[in-house]
Order: sequence, then C-alpha cells, then structure tokens
Amino acid sequence: MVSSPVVPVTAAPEEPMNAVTISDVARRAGVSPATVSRVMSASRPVGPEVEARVRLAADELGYSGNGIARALRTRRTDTVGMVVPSILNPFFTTLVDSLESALHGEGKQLFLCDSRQDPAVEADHLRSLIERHVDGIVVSPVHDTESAAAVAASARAVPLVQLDRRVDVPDTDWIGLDDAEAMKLVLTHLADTGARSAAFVTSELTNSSTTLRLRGFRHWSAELGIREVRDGVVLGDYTVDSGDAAARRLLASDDRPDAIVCADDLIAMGVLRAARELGVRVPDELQVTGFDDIVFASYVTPALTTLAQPTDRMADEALRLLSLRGTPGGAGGGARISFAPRLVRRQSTR
Amino acid sequence: MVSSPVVPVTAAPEEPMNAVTISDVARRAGVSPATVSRVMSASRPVGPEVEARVRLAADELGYSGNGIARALRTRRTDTVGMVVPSILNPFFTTLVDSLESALHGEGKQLFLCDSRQDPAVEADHLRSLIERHVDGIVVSPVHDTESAAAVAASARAVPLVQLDRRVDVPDTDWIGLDDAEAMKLVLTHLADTGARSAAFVTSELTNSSTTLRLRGFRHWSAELGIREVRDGVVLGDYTVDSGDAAARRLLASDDRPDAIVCADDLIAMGVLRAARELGVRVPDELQVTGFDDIVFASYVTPALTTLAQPTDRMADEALRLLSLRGTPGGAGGGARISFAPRLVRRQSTR
DNA sequence: GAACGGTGGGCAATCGATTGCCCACTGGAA
DNA sequence: TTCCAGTGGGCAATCGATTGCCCACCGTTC
Repeated sequence: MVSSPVVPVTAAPEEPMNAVTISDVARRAGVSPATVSRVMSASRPVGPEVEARVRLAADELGYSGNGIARALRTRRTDTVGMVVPSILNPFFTTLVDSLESALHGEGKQLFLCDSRQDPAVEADHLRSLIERHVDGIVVSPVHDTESAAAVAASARAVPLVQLDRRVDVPDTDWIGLDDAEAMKLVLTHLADTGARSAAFVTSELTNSSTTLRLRGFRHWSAELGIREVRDGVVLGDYTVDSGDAAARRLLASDDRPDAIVCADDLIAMGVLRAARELGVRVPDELQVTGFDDIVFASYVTPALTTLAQPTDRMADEALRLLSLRGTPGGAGGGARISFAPRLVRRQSTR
Repeated sequence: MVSSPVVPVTAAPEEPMNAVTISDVARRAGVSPATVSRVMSASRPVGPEVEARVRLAADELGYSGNGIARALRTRRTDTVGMVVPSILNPFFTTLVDSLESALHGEGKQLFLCDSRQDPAVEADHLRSLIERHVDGIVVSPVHDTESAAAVAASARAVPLVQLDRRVDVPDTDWIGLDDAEAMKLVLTHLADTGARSAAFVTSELTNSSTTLRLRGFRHWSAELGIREVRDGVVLGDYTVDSGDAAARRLLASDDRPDAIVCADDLIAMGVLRAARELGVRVPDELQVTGFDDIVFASYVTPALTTLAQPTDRMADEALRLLSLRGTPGGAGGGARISFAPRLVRRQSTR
C-alpha cells in the first residue's frame, strides 16, 4: 500500500508559526495601528512620508493581515459557499469552475460543499456555511421537498441564490435554464430529422428541472406530432448505468422509439453504450440526445447531440444577485432568471 | 438570452439579518456568556439544570454561533484550502471529491482554488488562503520551478502537503503515486501481451509526475525489451486534442509502435479517437493505455486500460499529515508517501 | 469542627483588526 | 491678530466568542 516508508525527519522550525500583527507593523513604523490599517486598506488618505514608512515596515515583517480579525470587525468574509448535489457530475463540475473563476476575479474565495444527493448532508453544509458567515450561498438543492426547510432557513440568514435546480421557497432568487425551451429545441430538431416516436429517460422526479424537462418533453412532442412510445418515460438516476438499463428496456420493446431523449448527458452516454452493444445503429436506427453538453459529450462515439448551458454567464449572474441582496437597499428576492439553452448538433442525431 | 424578465419584487425582510450572539442566549438563560460557551462546546461540565436552560434559550433564539469570532480566539478555523491546476480535469475532480468527503467527516470545510495552470494565480490563491488562516493547505503545484517559491512560503506559514504533483521544497510532505511502479505495471502488461515497440505521449515536462513517468517508461521499456520507436516520446498537454494530434503523428510514421502509453487518460482518449478515425484497430493493431482511471475511461470504446489511484486513501493520508503538523509536537516535514497504483485492464489492450 | 477537595459559575482579558471621534497643526481669509 | 476649514494622526470602543483565574458552596474526612 505505502511503497516508500514514511521517514519524517523532524527539524525544528525556526519560526513555529509567524504571527505578525498590525501592531507589530505599527511599532516598527512608529505609528499607531489605526494608521497602518488606513494605509493597507486605503480607507482614508495618509501622509506620503508616513505611508512609505508603513509600507516598508509591512514588507520587512512580511505582514499579510489577518482575515479572521478583519471579518469579525467588518462583518464581511469575502467568501461564498456553494452546495451541489455531486461534484463528480461533470455538469456541476463546470458550474463550480465557472463560479470559482468569477469569484477569483473579485478577490473572494469559494467554500465548496458536496451534498452527496443527501438532504441531511446538504442541511449540514448549509448550517456550517451560515456559521462561518459566508457573504452568500449558491445552492443547487438535492430534493424538491426535503431540501426546502434548510434552504429557506439559510435564505433568511444570508443572501442566497438557487442555481440550476430549485425548491419552492418564497422570495428566493433562482438562476437556471429554460427547460421548456430546451425541450422545444430538441424535439423540433428531432421532428425535422424525421423522428415519429420518442421516449424520455430521466431520473426520479424529485427535483425541479427533472420535472420541468419531462413536462416540456410531453408538451412539445404532442405539439410536434411525435408519438410517445408505450412505457416511454423511464425513471432512473443521472448515471451512465441508469441510461444503459433504460435503453435496453426500450430497445427490447416491440414499440421501439425512433429517438431517445435524455435528461442529461450521462444518461445519454449509457443509452449510446447500450445501443452499440445491442448492435443498434445511431443515428440511423435510433437518434439520441443529451442535456448539459458536458465536455465528454463530444468525445463519445457517436458524438452526442445535446443542449449547452451558459454556465459562465449563469455564475456571473448568481454573484450579481448575491451582491444585490448583500447591500442594505438591495432588491428583495423572488427573481427567476432563466437562460436560453443552445442546441449542439453532433452525430447522435441526423 | 434572459427569457424570463427579472422582476425582483422588493419585500421588506422582517429581520434584515438576525445576529443572535452568545450574550443574547446568556441573558435569556440567566447565566453568563462563559457558561453558554461551556455548554455549547462541552469544554467543561455544567450543572444539568443550567445546561437545560441554556439549550432551551439557544433553541428558542436559533443561536448557531459565530465561527469567525471563535476562530479569532481559538486560532483554528476548521478549514482547509486546496489548490489544484484545473478542477475540470476529472482526475483532480476526483481528488477534490475525496478530500471534501474526508473533511466533511471531521466537520471541516474546503476552500477550493483553481490555479488555471498559472503559477501566478496559484501564488495568489496561496496567499489568500494564508490570510484566511486555513488550518492547512493541500496543493498540487502547477509548475516544477515556478511554483516553488510560493509553495515554500506557504509551508512556512501553515501546515502544507503536496498532493500528486510536487515541487522541491525541503521539509515538505508529499503524497502521490509511485510513478515508476506504475510504468512497470503497464509495460509488463504490454510485454506480456506481445508488444515489441512503444511510444509515450505526455505533457510538457514542467511538473514532477510527468518527468517521473517518462523516466519510468524509459527504464522499464528497456528492461523488458520493448523498443522505443523513432520520435517515440511526444510532448503536448493533458488534453484529448493533444493526444489526438500525437497519435496522428505516430501512426503516420513508418516506424509505428505496437503500443502507445499515455501519461493520462485524457491523452489516451485522444489517441483512441485518432486511431478510430484513421481506421487503426485497437487493440489488435495498436494497444493503448491511460493513467488515472478517470470515470470516463470505462465509458469510451474500446474501454481504456489504465492505472487507478487510491484517491480516498490519499486524501485521508493528506489530512493525517496536516493534523500532525498542526500539533505543536507534530512531526516535521519531509515525508514522501507514495501509494501503489492498480492496473485496470480493459479493452484497449489485449 | 476545622480543613480540604471537588463542583459549578462568573469576571474580565484576549484574539487582531476597523473606525467614530477627538485633537493638533497648518495655511489662508477676514 | 483672530478665526476657520482642512488635513493627518491617535485613542479607545467594538466585533463575538473562549478561557485562565477566582470564588462560593457543599459534602467529606479526620
């Protein structure tokens, strides 16, 4: 297991943990801590000669400030918490990346929390973030109903915006995709390419976007004259294996669909795999679509037709809303901002 | 772009931001703040009757404590920072997940930082983490030399362990994979399956594991009688496209290798894609191996033979080392712990 | 009945910054 | 000469917890 033996040779650290404070700097510069503070934060003008002395002293001592003390006094931590159902899902990975990037631009740091699809873990993380006095929380709630209480409580304590998934909490901002529009894009595309029947593979309907996507699928397939095959809606979860299993069931039926529409790319990848192993040619015999446009969607064979989400713009918008709510006169909640998806055509459809 | 218009209906929040403090609880329970503190943290026994009163008061007020104030006093934030080259790389995503999971078990939170392959961004994040007084830092340095200064400076201020990649900083702990052993496993496997020649595709040699893997490749291919083809080492970066390009070059040569060994799974996926598009059959005409066993390695076709890393164990070990260094008498640095990789055989080799 | 140890509670200092307020000084206007 | 505004600096309170120390009280033990 451990191939190199551990040999921690102890060496006495010269400075156990250097803790140079604002007073140290002040003393060395021959001024008061107040002045040092004003120089470092430029919160009030300071004489040029004094300023130079302070900066020199700070450099010499390697002073870097104590964010904890500052946060206590200013009541701002320059910190944002993000809670996602699973960081291993590439869509959320992308969302995390977008948010981290946006935050770094503002000099803030990200507390990343993975709720592991578990409302209890999620509640735990939310409580912890509040206790740490983050300036805001971005959350993609795990469950339609079981997440509601914790989300509502958190929103009362700190600016909060829901991203992607949402629970019904009054006066809470939400940012996500227009799921109905997404389904319209997909089904229109399938109708154009000649699909006459379709199935929909998704996860259990315990969260908002899942429900909306199914509704969109039903609405637009009816609208566009695409018939939903018998037992044409399969519920599982957002994994490759789940998609694989669903596809085997659908393809074994005597009412095979022309197209399988999937609620996310992982499911679609499972469908593609099953089709390949069963010798069903995609897109000739079966068209397949995904959702999210994760980076691997373009690497599978055939490359997956899917819907892209503007995650960077969504992250920016989330931060904008958080800072609005952070200011005293900031707008109240209840905003619902949905972005338009973009259809990315690849080889899994005609 | 925004399909639903933003209509933030302002509603005056009843409690702008409730900030119930320990003194509030103390007052309501008719005790001193000290007693409340002792009840909440169980740091000293308290009479059962008083304890009940305090708990009741805390519940009624919804008291949750102020982590900032506590951190200032105790000098512990229960917070760990992690800095990775790119969260979008699935291997690091897995590492992040493992660490987040381990931290949650200890009631700590994770500051996630993405250095975007840029030593300057990396240094920025490290500085910020120090300023926030994290209890420890886990870093996978971007660059062999350019990351060194910032890593060394950080290690002086706070317990720090390097994970996966490493720079040469004295007295710093490192946890990673035994790269030489990994290459031995791969090449032995290839030798067993009859490969007589091979090429190695990797990224620019600007970080430690990359260098070690190349060295291992050379050592073990020589040892096992596998010939390195002409121009058989191709440098690019850790991306699918880079692997694709490298494979096209190697397959166009008149000295085609029997096997292409890749320094990570993304590169290998690119190689597989190129082979497929060029009509080169894998594994019959060409064997391909990856590195890391990212989750998608099993989803591509043919499924990728690769090397798995025990990321959960690595994360646990990292935290153990951090807490050691955190305690006053804790071991000094300089430990290098390398875990043994596991060969995962799939369809891309015979 | 004196001495003593254990228990349970409070006082107040402390962590390291920020900031409202006060004051000294300067130069210019009246 | 007097007054005033503007500038630059310091004092000390403050943010919300934790914790060393002290003390009152109680029951034991010789």
